[in-house]
Amino acid sequence: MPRQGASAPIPAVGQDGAPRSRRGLRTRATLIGAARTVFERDGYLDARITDIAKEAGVAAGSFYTYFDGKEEIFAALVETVQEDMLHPHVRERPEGDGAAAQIDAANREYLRAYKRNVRLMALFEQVAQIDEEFEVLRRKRGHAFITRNTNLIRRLQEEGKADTDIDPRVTALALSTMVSRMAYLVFVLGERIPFERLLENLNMIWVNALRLEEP
Amino acid sequence: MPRQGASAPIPAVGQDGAPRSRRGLRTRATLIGAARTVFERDGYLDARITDIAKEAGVAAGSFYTYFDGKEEIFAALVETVQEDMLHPHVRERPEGDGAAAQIDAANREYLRAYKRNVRLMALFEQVAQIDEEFEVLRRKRGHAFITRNTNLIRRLQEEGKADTDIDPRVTALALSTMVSRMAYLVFVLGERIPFERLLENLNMIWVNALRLEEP
Amino acid sequence: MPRQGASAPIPAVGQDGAPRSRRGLRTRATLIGAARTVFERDGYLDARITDIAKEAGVAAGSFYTYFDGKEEIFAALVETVQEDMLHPHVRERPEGDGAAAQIDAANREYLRAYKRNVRLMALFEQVAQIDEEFEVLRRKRGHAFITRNTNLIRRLQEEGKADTDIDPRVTALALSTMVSRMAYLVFVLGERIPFERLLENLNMIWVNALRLEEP
Amino acid sequence: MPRQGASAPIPAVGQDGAPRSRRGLRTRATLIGAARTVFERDGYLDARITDIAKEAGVAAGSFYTYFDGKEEIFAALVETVQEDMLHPHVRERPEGDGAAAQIDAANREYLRAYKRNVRLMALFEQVAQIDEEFEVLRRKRGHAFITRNTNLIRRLQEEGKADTDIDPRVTALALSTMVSRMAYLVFVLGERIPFERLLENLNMIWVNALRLEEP
DNA sequence: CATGAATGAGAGTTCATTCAT
DNA sequence: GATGAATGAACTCTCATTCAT
Repeated sequence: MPRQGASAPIPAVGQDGAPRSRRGLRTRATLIGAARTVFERDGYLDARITDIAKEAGVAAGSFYTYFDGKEEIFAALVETVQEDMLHPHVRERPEGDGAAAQIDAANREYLRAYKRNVRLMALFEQVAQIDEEFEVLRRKRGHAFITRNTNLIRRLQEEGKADTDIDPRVTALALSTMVSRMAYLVFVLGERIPFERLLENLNMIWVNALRLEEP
Repeated sequence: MPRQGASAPIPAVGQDGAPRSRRGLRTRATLIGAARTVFERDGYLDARITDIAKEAGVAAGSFYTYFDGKEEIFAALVETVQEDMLHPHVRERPEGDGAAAQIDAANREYLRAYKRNVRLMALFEQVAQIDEEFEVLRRKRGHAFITRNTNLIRRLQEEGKADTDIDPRVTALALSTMVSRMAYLVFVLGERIPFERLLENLNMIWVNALRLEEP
Repeated sequence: MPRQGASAPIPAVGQDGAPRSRRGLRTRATLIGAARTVFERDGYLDARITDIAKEAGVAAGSFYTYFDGKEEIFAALVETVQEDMLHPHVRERPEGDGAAAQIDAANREYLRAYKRNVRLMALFEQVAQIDEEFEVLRRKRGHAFITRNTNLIRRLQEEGKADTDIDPRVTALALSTMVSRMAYLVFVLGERIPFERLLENLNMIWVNALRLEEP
Repeated sequence: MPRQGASAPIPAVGQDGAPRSRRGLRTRATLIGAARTVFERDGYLDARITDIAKEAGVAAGSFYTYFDGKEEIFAALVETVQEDMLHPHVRERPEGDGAAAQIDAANREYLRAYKRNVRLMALFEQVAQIDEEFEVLRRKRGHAFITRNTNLIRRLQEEGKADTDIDPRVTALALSTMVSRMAYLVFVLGERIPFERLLENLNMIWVNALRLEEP
């Protein structure tokens, strides 16, 4: 579903709505796939529209039938992958389990998802740094995660399991930021820490930071 | 033999070493200053050599008397600022004080220094993301900091003040990363957390994470 | 992996192969024609890409749709002219005629072709001197000619018409070189020798050098 | 002895006359030596004034105290080497010997001198091709040689030793050109012909071309 | 819808030459 | 005379974007 009611003054054809024909739909999808390949390979900055078109096997001009430029196709790419990245597969959150188990589950899923999509995550980090618009997007996405964690802390405090001296929002932000940045360090930049060791340490920091009562 | 293939890349004047005259020294410094202004104003990507030269009040060509391009002058800029950033002014670290006080001092200094140089720090983050060479540089600089913190944790463990179950290196890395990234979030991206609140929360996470014995 | 080092040199469109459309074909040809005009007028060194494009009536950038630079378009120019220069119109070589007649025919054709394309030949000489790549090319082309002459001499020796003390290869090379260089002296540098006198003298040197039996 | 009464409108200081001081004389000579090194190494086109100055160990600006530019210093360089190149060491020409011996002596000396100064000769060829002024110079120098050979042929004809059907001037020019160009092919371009074989063949062509009576 | 040639503004660089010190 | 920093005119080349076919 393309974005609607965007702010662009005179939306290009491709922005206007979905392509009408089946062929158009296919071309658009092909372009997004090609964009992912090229972006992951060359980085956002070095990726040329020309190359994306070439990778997709269409003429350079055809690109503009569907997108207005690099930003637009990148946004479209983000959209197609968001599902997997935004909602990590934490469906079966062990509600009944202890707090530590919940934290482990959340961190484990986050790290796994990150690792599964390293190239993409690296790309997102890069683009967020380069294009303000995507920085905003990234933070919005992140805040869903933060809010969830803030609420988790609040609940634990209410249940008397976590230290009530703690500021739930700031702490949730700091600890989440820590996890996310460590994922970047390890999976993208190659800091040599084995997955399980990393996870254990992050979990322990969370548990200790919240001063969870040991059972 | 008539002519040779392209002759060996002849190192530009600016590569060889420092300028020979006082005037040259001054111009070089002026250029670095101008570069800082332009970089901070336009960002690394949009900064044009031309603008740096103009800002410095020299001819475009003069830039190349001292630097080979954007990367080079940026590297030079980093070097001139390193002093302030690399050695935070924590010389008078209260050795005798408790661990919590030491942590507070370190974090406070880090955050202060970061805040003092926000624009520059934002710039560094950006360039590290764009140019691999600077990512490497950044990590090298960072590791000095990490090592110091790793040793701090080890010492506290030996003194029986910190939990010995903790992995000093990974924990130091995670906690330091957290502080540094929070500084970025708050000072660069504008996440609204007052300085003291931020500091307190980070300190508390450190203290708790290490399970420091409360006196 | 975030970004990669400078991506592999992506072959320019013009390198890949011929233009895909008829229009492109025409433009490419126009550019080569313009290049010839400009090269012949300004010499290889002073010819600017800009001028070639202007002469062709296309935008400067369009040049790069077809060629990577001066060298490339010059190579293309050489190719289009080779036909005329490489195979002098001596098809109807009088096989049955005497050796002297054959030599005369060959030299006459060579000199004629040279004269017909003086400007171009001058250009080739110049470029061969400037760009090693073309020197190699020139020699390759020349060797076809030399080989033919070497074989001619061998045949004459076998038929008992030419002195067998003669080294066919070196002699063919020396005499061919002489003809070619004299053409340069006379037609390009303007050494004042009438065509027929030049031809007669060169012929006589060939005939004498091979000690051809006079019938 | 610098050139006098040249046509330059406002001769630079260095062109005006010889440097006054001993130091100036030395610097000038050093520059010419450096120019030779750089020209031979990089070719005329790629040689930069800057590099010549650097090679000479003087400041870039000092170059202009003595020369007006590349052409000027090249001219000066030519002048300093002319002696060796212009008058090959054919002093002891065997006057009494037979014509064949004289030809051998002349060719041998020419080839030897050429080989001794390959780099320089290659340079001269290149510059003659690039700069019209030097082409003129080269031809002037060459004509001395041609004239001598023309006279040699005339003498032999008068003595009844050489064929009188031959045009002395054109033949002398053609044969001399042949020798000179073969030297270029073999010594500069690396055509693989051993010195003695080359010489013998050239001699034989001369002898046959003139139809010298065998003794 | 697709094609791909054409456009053209603009950045980076080089280096011969000048000139204040 | 010597120095070497400063100058600035040229030129090359790139690539997003348009548009006629």
